[in-house]
Amino acid sequence: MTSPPAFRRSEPDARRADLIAATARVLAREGTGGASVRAIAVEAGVSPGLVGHYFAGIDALVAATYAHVEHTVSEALDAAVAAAGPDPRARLDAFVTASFSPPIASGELLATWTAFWSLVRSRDDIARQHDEQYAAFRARLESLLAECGLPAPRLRHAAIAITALVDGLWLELCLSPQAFSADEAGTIARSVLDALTSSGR
Amino acid sequence: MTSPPAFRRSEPDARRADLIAATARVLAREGTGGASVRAIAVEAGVSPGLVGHYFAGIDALVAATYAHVEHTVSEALDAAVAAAGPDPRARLDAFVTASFSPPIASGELLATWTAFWSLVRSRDDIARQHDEQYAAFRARLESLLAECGLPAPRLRHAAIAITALVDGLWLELCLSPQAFSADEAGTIARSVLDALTSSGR
DNA sequence: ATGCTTGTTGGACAGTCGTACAACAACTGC
DNA sequence: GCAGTTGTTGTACGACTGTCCAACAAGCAT
Repeated sequence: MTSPPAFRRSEPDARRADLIAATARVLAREGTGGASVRAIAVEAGVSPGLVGHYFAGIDALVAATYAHVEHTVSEALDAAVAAAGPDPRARLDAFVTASFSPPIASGELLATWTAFWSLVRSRDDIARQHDEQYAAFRARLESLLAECGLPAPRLRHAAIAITALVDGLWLELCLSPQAFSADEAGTIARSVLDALTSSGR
Repeated sequence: MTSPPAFRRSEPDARRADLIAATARVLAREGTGGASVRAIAVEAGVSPGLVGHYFAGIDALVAATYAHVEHTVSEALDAAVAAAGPDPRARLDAFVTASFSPPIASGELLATWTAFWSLVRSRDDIARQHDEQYAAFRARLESLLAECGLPAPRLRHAAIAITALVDGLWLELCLSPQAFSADEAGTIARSVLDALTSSGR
């Protein structure tokens, strides 16, 4: 008489990914305050103790979740750019437009971001992670702007400006969706893009 | 033999202000996670139970602190605009420049903002507070833009754009101060301002 | 001086938190 | 089939959380 297995073993990477996905779901559903080790373990269908086996602590798990979500966002942006075809300006437009569409612009992602931001000031390693991911984001934007013929000396400031603009619009879109629509956000961003890519100095 | 008073009574408004100031200090020093009722009470030199006497809960205290900090920021911006003199464009420049200078652009304020943002999605009353304060911010910017001669139909989108840009720059300036300087942020914001106020459509 | 109002105290309360760890069992290689 | 490895469990632990409330005392009115 053999009873069914009480649990399944997973490959370390798969289990780690499960825990990260569960954390993202809990953050989306319960918000920053509800993302406890126990809640995440329940969400992942796993014992609470397992979290400590894969991550140094809850902060590390949140940081890993942020990295994963950031990666997902990156891929969505890359896909949008690739789908836009070869025209440089169309690619740039696709990049900013995608930032205001699902799955990127969703209130559910916001909790992951705020949870991560809360850790930046108190933990050096997480501050470094933020710096790297943000620099990568700006670098990708710089190359898109360069394709559009923006002169090299202006690339840095233009990329910082567009990044800030997109972030600010995205944030407000998540915080109060009724203030303006995703379409408006896209229109606004593209008009600033027009102004930056056409005007001199 | 009379012993000195064990505590002083305060006017309700003064005590409330004390608690809010203490909350702001704790948020700045310890971050979002360290802002507990007890930590705030110790910071204010007061018994933990008193917090419940003045605020419905810790969330209400955080919301009140955000409102207060926002008010301080508002006054700093108004002062900068007033000091800029009568020229409309100089006033607009002063507005954005002040956003990247102390006391507004300081990493210490960030924790107050993230703590508040964390509550927006889960609490309707706090979401409403955010909407109102954000709308007020945009309205002030709209009037500054109108003074600069921006045609009325473009006011709304321009104000949203500048608000988002300033917010994005401010946020990144607080999160990783070494990515770019406050001066650069000002330069960037003013150049976008140039582009928006000069170019057509 | 006495009483009254009420701001204030300090601790009790029931939870929840993150972490650590011994025991267990699923899988791998034999 | 058996042993060894290790992913996994469940719980215990101490510290902390927010909220509540009876007792106290500061200051005002009388």
